[in-house]
Amino acid sequence: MLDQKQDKSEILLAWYDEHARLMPWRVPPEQRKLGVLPDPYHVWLSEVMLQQTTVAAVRDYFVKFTQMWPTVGDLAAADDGDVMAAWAGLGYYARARNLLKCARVVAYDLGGVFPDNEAALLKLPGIGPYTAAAISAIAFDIPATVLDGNVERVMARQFGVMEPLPDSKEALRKLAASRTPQNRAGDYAQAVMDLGATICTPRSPRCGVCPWAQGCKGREQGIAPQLPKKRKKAKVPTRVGVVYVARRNDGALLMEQRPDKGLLGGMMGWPGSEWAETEAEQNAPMNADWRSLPETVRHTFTHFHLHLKVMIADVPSDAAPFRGVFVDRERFDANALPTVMRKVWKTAAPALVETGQDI
DNA sequence: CAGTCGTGGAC
DNA sequence: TGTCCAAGACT
Repeated sequence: MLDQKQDKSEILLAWYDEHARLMPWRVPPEQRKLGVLPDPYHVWLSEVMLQQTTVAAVRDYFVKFTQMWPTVGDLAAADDGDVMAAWAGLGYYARARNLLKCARVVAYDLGGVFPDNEAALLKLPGIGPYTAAAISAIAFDIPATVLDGNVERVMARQFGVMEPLPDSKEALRKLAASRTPQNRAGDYAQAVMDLGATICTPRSPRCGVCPWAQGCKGREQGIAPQLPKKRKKAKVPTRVGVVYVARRNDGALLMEQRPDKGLLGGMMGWPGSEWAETEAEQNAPMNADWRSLPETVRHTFTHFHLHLKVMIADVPSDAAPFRGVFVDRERFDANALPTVMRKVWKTAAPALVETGQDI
């Protein structure tokens, strides 16, 4: 009789052959079986974009990036500001900075060739345990165990793991490794993640159509939807701040590039106060007749809610700000801003139009 | 190791 | 509306 591991992986691969989802960065299983592998640059780019981010959110960004920068060499040669602007809205901006660092290492130190093994990939900026395994398996068909949120959930249910995350992470990794086959490594990695994304979902898992329903402990015990267990997280505090939108006579807008490290690092934004849990200090970036807007901009980050008071002003053409730079109206692009800064613009722009001169 | 780091969609 | 969550990495 066939051993259990081969049985399980073959069942999942057969399911994947029928249900693989089409994605711009993916080579479908029928082509992979013929020996066609994806461009490692595409695999790397997509996997970095997919970190803590949904497929739906990534798709258009991936297409845009590969059109603007078709090779890792093109990306390495890009201006930092252009890359950050292209990434704007996707979130977790440290990923974009590490993306550029990694592209430059690969292009200038590695001859434009991505490493094919996990250990070498792990040394590159922005590539951690998951992404190293994913690139190794998907781009090169080298057996590697991917452990993302999907795989953790699938394994916790398959084996009935009751220990909560993150304590159970290493146990789940071993269980996942126990099912990783030696052949079709890339298809298997994508298959087990597709299974988690479409069948073994966080809520209301579709056990009735699951190719791995047979022998699933979570299903047998009727506790699949409750797995994996997780330690409770502290509830998020609310912070407050003030942002200042100054428009010059010629339409130029006062903006500021945020420091590389920290929240929204390296992104352009409106100057303003620190964001703290206590009332923010009023430190305007220049002397002007500031008017406060009645609406508060609300935005939620991973670990805090933010309420922003918006101040606006029309300022003369010879105005000298304490900090920030005036960006010409033709060069201003709200889409190059992180979402919270876009929300501020959406609130401030109509008020500026009402009272201002030409815009 | 526990905190930090975005955003939008689903329920 | 609030909560959870998504193909995690870095410090």
